[in-house]
Amino acid sequence: MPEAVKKCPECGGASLSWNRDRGEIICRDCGLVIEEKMVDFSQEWREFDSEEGEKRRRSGAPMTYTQYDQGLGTEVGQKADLLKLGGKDRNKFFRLRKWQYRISTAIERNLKLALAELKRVSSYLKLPKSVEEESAKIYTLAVQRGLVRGRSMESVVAGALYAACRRHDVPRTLDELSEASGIEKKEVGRTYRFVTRELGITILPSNPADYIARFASALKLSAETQSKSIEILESAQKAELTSGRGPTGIAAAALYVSALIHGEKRTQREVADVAGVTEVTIRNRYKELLDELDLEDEIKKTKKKKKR
DNA sequence: AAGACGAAAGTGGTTGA
DNA sequence: TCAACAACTTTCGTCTT
Repeated sequence: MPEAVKKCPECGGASLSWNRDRGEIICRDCGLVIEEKMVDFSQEWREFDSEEGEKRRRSGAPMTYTQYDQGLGTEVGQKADLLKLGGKDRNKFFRLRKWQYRISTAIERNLKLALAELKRVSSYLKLPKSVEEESAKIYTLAVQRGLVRGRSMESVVAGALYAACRRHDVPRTLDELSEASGIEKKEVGRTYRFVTRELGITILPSNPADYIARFASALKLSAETQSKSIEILESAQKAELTSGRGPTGIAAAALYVSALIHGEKRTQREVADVAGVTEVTIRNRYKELLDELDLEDEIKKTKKKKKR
């Protein structure tokens, strides 16, 4: 990642992720795209009048899944156009409008509603645009396969968003999604599993390290503490402490320990709250970490330092 | 008094017969 | 479809700072 950018100018968050393929730097906290290095938006021609511009323009509106018709649909006629038309054309106008109406099937109407909801939840969680796109795509597929039937639209939206988050390594916890969407946590998880299974979407188990940045900034911990906790996570992974455990619990415990080591103590309660797990879970993971890795010495060191 | 710790019982999901 | 099972939670009592 280029050195120049360290913090998000929008929200001050320090967790920036650099997407090489797109040449973008994105803030994981608020989704702000900070730099788009490789993309050149300038036009390479000048327009002298609108007609000339029309001819030279090679691309249409961007295609996007966050519009119910992928942004490619056409609207037949506005009211304002009516005034310009004479009798024959007027009939034609109504005929076309009728068709347009019929074409918008139940699926499209559903999508229109659902995507509005999706955008709402996504912006509430400050998710990057790329995740929003992905989840819209997932939802669209789900509707086409009739997976929404028998489930509430909102819960499928939440499930799709959760899946998209996971695929883009910007994990949000089920709790956060549940809070943002107003759907019960259980339900979000259930539709998430259902949708991904039915659509054959493979999701890698989420990496605890992905949560560190967000938790750390929520707890106002230093960058050193953050990188230390990632080190701890790595050695924990080698000691096979991570498999089968909830990634949030592990991330929380690693963060808790490294905060102790750096003398930035947070209570188990505080860490537990931001990570969405209980103190007990943190304690269990914490104990395992101490058993396997010899971190006790490091903690003692900082304790002595403090007394001086 | 607050935080840390640990035991015990309960919950929801996965797995394998 | 059901029971066994692991991970995690809730609750509560005790110890430590």
